[in-house]
Amino acid sequence: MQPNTKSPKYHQILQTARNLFWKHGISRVTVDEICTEAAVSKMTFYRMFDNKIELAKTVLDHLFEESFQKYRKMMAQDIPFTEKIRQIVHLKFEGTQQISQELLLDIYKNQEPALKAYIENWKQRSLNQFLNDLAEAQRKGWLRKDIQPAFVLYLLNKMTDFVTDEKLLALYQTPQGLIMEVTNFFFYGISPNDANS
Amino acid sequence: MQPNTKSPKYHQILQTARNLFWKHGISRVTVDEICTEAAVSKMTFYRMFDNKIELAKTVLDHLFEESFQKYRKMMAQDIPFTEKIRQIVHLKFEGTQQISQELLLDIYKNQEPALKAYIENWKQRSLNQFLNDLAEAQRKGWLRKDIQPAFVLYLLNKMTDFVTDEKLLALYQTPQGLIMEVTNFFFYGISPNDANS
DNA sequence: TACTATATTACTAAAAAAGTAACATTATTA
DNA sequence: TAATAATGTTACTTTTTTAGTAATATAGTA
Repeated sequence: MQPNTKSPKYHQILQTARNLFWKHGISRVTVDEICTEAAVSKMTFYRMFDNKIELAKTVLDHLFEESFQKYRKMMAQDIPFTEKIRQIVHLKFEGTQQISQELLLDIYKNQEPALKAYIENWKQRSLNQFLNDLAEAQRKGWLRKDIQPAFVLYLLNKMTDFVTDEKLLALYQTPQGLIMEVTNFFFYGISPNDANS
Repeated sequence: MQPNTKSPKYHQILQTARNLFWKHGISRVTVDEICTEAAVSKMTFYRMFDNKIELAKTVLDHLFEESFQKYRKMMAQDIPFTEKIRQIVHLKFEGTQQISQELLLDIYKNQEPALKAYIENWKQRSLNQFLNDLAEAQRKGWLRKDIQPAFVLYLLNKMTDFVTDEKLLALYQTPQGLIMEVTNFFFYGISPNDANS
């Protein structure tokens, strides 16, 4: 099925579905609801998408593609590596990145193995991208040669979790303060350092 | 039906339902889901509540009762009337008050006239309370004698909407700034004033 | 032990959601 | 304008989900 992706109706549906899925996950949202909100008849829907799952895949595609682009663009900037990491942590804090918690939970809770596999696939892809970027950074001398990129990845994931921790946030005046602290720790550990470049 | 409100299960159900309703409204949430999350069997559920709607009423009861108490407590404080208004506006901004947008929307969208009437009822009650408080304040000379309490109420509702307006918020460094501005405007209009007590 | 609260299983009935066919309407464009 | 494509309407059928119940089992407790 390859509908006319230029049709305005097509975009209305995608946009509406995206909003609803974002808020409630996929299973709680009905095709009828999407159609009504998008001001589109059910027949139009079924002419453009096989079913809700296929629609969801398309929506996720867009979501992922977008955040992937964003990431690449960010990494391509001519700014210090530390700053890039700060931005990654910041994205995580904003919750801007990729996909809402609600949506992710729903996909994992409610079976639908197709979607799970789909997500895993994307995860793998962005993970590889990131690992490459890390290796590259290592080559350029931006991080210790004696640390494994995969370990860095693991650490970064943990760190980004810190940043959404309520209790931790409370210790700082602004989220930015915490983000800086985390980023600094990430780079320099807790040792007093002579040169922080 | 008057279940054993002391039973831990009863509270688990209420708590779980409250969270789920808050996030998704009532219609999107199923009894099964509530039971599973609350780690309670369906039979236990139906021994305690007639059905989802009755549960919802109980949840709303608690929600409203709480926010009503909060309001009364706030009004009972020995602080200037201006400060009380500021707090009301602030509550609105925080979204702490009463009931989530999601939940309210759901109740009004999906028929179920029982719930609508129920909400209207509560609205009426808190409205009356507020009108009384206003009349009282007027008697005490805290606001112009020549203004109608009902008009003040109408204004206040409009004002609290301002405070959640994105574009307006952007003009201020902090939400508090906007809240203060709105409150001040509420009390003093735009005229330059000699004494702002 | 007897009582109470709760869980389990396995249903049925009712409601909601998915999905489709046939035909009508509106736009678009050759 | 005639033809074509896109979309809407209605009115279904089928499938899936949810609600709700009955009967029986189990665990804790007075």
